[in-house]
Amino acid sequence: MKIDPTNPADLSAQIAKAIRDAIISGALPVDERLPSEAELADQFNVSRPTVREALKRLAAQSLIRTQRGATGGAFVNRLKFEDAYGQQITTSTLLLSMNDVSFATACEARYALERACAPLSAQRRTADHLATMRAEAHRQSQPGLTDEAFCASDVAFHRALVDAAGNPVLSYQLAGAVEAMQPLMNMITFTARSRETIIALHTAIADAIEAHDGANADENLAKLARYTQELAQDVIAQRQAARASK
Amino acid sequence: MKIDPTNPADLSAQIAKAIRDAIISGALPVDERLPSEAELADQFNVSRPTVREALKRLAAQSLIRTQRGATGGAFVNRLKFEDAYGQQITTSTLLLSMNDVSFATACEARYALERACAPLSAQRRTADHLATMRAEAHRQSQPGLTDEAFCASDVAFHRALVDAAGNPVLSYQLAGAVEAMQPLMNMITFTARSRETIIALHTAIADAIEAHDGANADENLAKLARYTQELAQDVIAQRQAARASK
DNA sequence: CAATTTTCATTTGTCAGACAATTAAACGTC
DNA sequence: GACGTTTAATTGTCTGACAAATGAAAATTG
Repeated sequence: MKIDPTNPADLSAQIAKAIRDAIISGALPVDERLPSEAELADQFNVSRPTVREALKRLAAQSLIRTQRGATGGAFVNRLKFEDAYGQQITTSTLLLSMNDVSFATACEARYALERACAPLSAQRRTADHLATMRAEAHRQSQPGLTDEAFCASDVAFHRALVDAAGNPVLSYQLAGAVEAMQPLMNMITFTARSRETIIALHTAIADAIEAHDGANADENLAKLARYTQELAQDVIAQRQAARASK
Repeated sequence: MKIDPTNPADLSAQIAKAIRDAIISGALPVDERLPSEAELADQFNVSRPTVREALKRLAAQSLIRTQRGATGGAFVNRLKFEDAYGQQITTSTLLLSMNDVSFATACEARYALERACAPLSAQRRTADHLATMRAEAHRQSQPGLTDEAFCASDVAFHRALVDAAGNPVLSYQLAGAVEAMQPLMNMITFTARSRETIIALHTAIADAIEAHDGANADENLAKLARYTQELAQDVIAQRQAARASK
């Protein structure tokens, strides 16, 4: 692990990169203790605050964890799927909001990925996953449910569908897509009319998954995708009309 | 933006969270300049090093950029897809290597996601994307190509396939899955025999994409997925046999 | 007056040294 | 041997300082 001492700027970034590379390459295995901040400062020939800034960068990516005390220090962290979810959701949310990604594009991506899971989910679903999907579909039909609660339930339904595929890598990838889209989805579920149709499709999907019928599940997901897109178009058209009349 | 002063530990994490939430909520728009480090230190009632550690955490996630000088400071960064790629690849790579994700699981996820793109790619592919796919398929058939170069070309081929869908959200999601799997894929492409079959399937996929035939592309992707899984199983079996004979 | 150079104030990047808080191990004491 | 005490190591934070970069204002020059 070496840094370029000729460039006295961004030292903490260079140090962070050196340690990150060592972790990715496997030179620093999981739960390995890094040298203390003072030792790192000596090794890299920088001050302790600079080392600390580098370590904080790595901590922000959940690559290390720190512990105080006599046997404390910085340890290479086993990156868990749950840790990665949060970052994935944050990043996806900001990507969508900062890059003028259209609802159509985001929606298309989401349903394309979700349909990729459908055959696997139909094949491998457990009673547990199915029960979750049923429970969420039932909750969605409760009158008086707020839009936020409906959307949260919608996310839970689709996550159960994805988790039923029994592939953590797929679950991780889709978590970002589904959760990041929730704010965008909020705007199209505010009428009782659209809720009815969505719930009907959710029920049809759950039926297909229960029957291990991947093709049927895929078909109903496609219908849901189409219906969602249409609703969004209507909402956008209405808003433009309202703006024009002002 | 408030922090909890009663807990004098993890101050930098609290400050980072406060600023991150403000960015995600939109309270701090893109290109907005944050207060100077000294001002932030005053506002949060902490020292400048603590503020700096918080800012470095945000910089590690590409949420802010910093600039020195009179009109410098920390600015809310527009998160670009290309910035997010790197983090996505790092995270995915570590998730796979640190969680004993089997080759089968990773491979299944990758091809499931890629097949989700196939219909869109067949429909929307430009001459450019097709040319890239053809060029990479041709490169793969060159004799004397190293394993690393073959795999790099393989990744380039599949990225072109995904990019042809014309959906940046899909491209972003898949970039992580495809690139993170490259180290795992490396081990199964070292025989001329397997290369031939892979190249034949790549060519078939390119043909299908050229003909706007999504179903055909999907079918050949499925074949490629199956063949890859079989190769991996053989390699693993051979290794176990070699270990047993020692 | 216009153009150029110089100066200067602001801000980040880095450093040195210090103290507080935490934690586990070493040490006594009963 | 069990239980409290001390101690050393380590991170978390603070203070104060200086260097480097950078744009704006001031001074200089044609």
